[in-house]
Amino acid sequence: MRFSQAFIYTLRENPQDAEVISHKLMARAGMIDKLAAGIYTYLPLGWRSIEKLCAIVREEMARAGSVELAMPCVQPAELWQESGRWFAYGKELLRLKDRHDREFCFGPTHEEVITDVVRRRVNSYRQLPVNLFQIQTKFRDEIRPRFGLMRGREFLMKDAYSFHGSYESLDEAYRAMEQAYRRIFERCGLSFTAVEADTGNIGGSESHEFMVLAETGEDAVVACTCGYGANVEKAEAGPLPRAPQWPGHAPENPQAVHTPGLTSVPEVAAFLGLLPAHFIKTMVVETDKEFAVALVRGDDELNEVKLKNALGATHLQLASAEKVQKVTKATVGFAGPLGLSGVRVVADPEVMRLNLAATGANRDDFHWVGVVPGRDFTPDLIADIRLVRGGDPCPRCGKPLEMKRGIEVGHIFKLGTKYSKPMRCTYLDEKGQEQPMIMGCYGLGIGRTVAAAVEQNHDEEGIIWPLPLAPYAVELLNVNPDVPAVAEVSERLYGELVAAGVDVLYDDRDERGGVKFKDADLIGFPLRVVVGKKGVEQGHVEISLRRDKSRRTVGIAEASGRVRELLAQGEVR
RNA sequence: CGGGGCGUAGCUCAGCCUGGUAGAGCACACGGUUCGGGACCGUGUGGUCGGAGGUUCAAAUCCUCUCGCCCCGACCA
Repeated sequence: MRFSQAFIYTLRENPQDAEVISHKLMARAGMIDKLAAGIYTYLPLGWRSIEKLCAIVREEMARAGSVELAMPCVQPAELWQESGRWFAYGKELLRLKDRHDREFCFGPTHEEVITDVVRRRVNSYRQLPVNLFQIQTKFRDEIRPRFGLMRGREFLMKDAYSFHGSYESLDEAYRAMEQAYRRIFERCGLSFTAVEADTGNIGGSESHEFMVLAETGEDAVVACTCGYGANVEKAEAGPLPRAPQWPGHAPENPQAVHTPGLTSVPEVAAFLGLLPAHFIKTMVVETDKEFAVALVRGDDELNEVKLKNALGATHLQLASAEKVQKVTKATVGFAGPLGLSGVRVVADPEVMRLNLAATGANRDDFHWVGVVPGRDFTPDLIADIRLVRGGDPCPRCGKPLEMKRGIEVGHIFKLGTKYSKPMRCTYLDEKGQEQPMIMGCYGLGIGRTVAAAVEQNHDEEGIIWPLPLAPYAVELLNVNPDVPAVAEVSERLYGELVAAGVDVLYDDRDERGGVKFKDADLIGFPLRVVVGKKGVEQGHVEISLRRDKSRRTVGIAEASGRVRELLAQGEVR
């Protein structure tokens, strides 16, 4: 392809709305163009990288035994009502009506459709397992899209779904998908980690996320040298040290103390000469079905996802000040578990391990001290609802956990019968018994993976594409288009490279050398062939690598062969 | 949805506080000089200042409403 024909428009400055590096660079390199919040055009250059990733994904999915199909974007409401998600999915589901006032949605994911496809064809254990995938545009009406392709509302996703007659069969497919994902991200040259994850509103019993490690990642993960890794939402800690001894002599019974205007644990702790770890932090939350009260130790933070799961809720948020007042009869900051009625109280195990504690008195400007969990109050539920911190002991080996940030590029789930049961996707087993199929689903963010690759591979000049994702592997750069000899060598070399099947972009523009070099660095072609006046006079051209900036001079006649060698030898990454 | 901020030329921004002729750089067109790391000089094209209403002799500027976008939180591939 010739640059002059390729519809490439680079930007000299960062677009005003770009925040993260991948967004800035992809916009400047002329790869993406924003149409509306979270909705992007993939310009020709960006689309080439997307397509390269798609090709890798297709190869690896095929290797893992998955078969490609394409499902509709627009889906009838009935299917979603059958699965129960029409109501559960909430506002992220973009709902539409057709001219007959029939309800549809733009698919944010395709469990319902694929389940419908399979249930209408598969009736026997003999037809199982089935594994299907597609690469397709999804729409999720995210509350806050941001960071370019990292969190769009409209985005490309590879989604695969598997159907099984046994959990052993599901395990097998799950492992095959995990391997496929590992191969995909390895082939893209990404540094990633697979961690245990919460299943969110997709549902199911077990799931893993694939995280590309990056400072700008939106997710926090914990990792241990022993191999344990988990999203913080899911992460557990091993046995924790107990709270330090209660200072001074212990009160026999809870005593109310006056704590005027002190509403935060650190403030009250300092005022009473106690440590935050001696406190029971009490938070009122509101779920889709009830108000509830969560208790964690004063130096811990609440993990809302764990609490949501413990309560069996689909949505959860901290209650507003007025609602806190209603539940506790006190202003925010003085809530405690003693004497509460009409709400479920969930306590973290660390709270129950406190010998003595201090906590809010549900009365303005008062706290209790000398509270004994289990004696002075009894929670309705004891569950791990604590947010793991860096340095906590690993639940497997006890070594300190490390906290990292990552970009979630893939997520695989064991769904079990979450969709097959309500949607009656069943088969007859060997004994002629009707059974719901056991399902798995496997998502991979295409655009997000490409953006993650940019996050991990760039410098001050621009993108440094890993070879497999580069829009073009090679740029042929004609420094002096107005010098006939240089133009002639460039054209000839371009012809040779094209004939040899090299993925090359030829910068034939009538621009100064500097402009071309800047653009080449910004876009980040892994390999560059520079044809200039001096070189041509001496019978050679220059080949350089974007990643390490190394240059080598080769004879004009050998250039095309040398390029092919470099690409084939894996010297370019 | 809560909190903060921004909408002025294709892009990045100044002007707004203190109302009175709409600006710069880049890009684009033409001419000239330049030509291996985003050249220089000259000339030129391009704007209903996001939209609606109001105040005023006069509004990009002040007020009200509205739409869009960005950042921080809840959601997620």
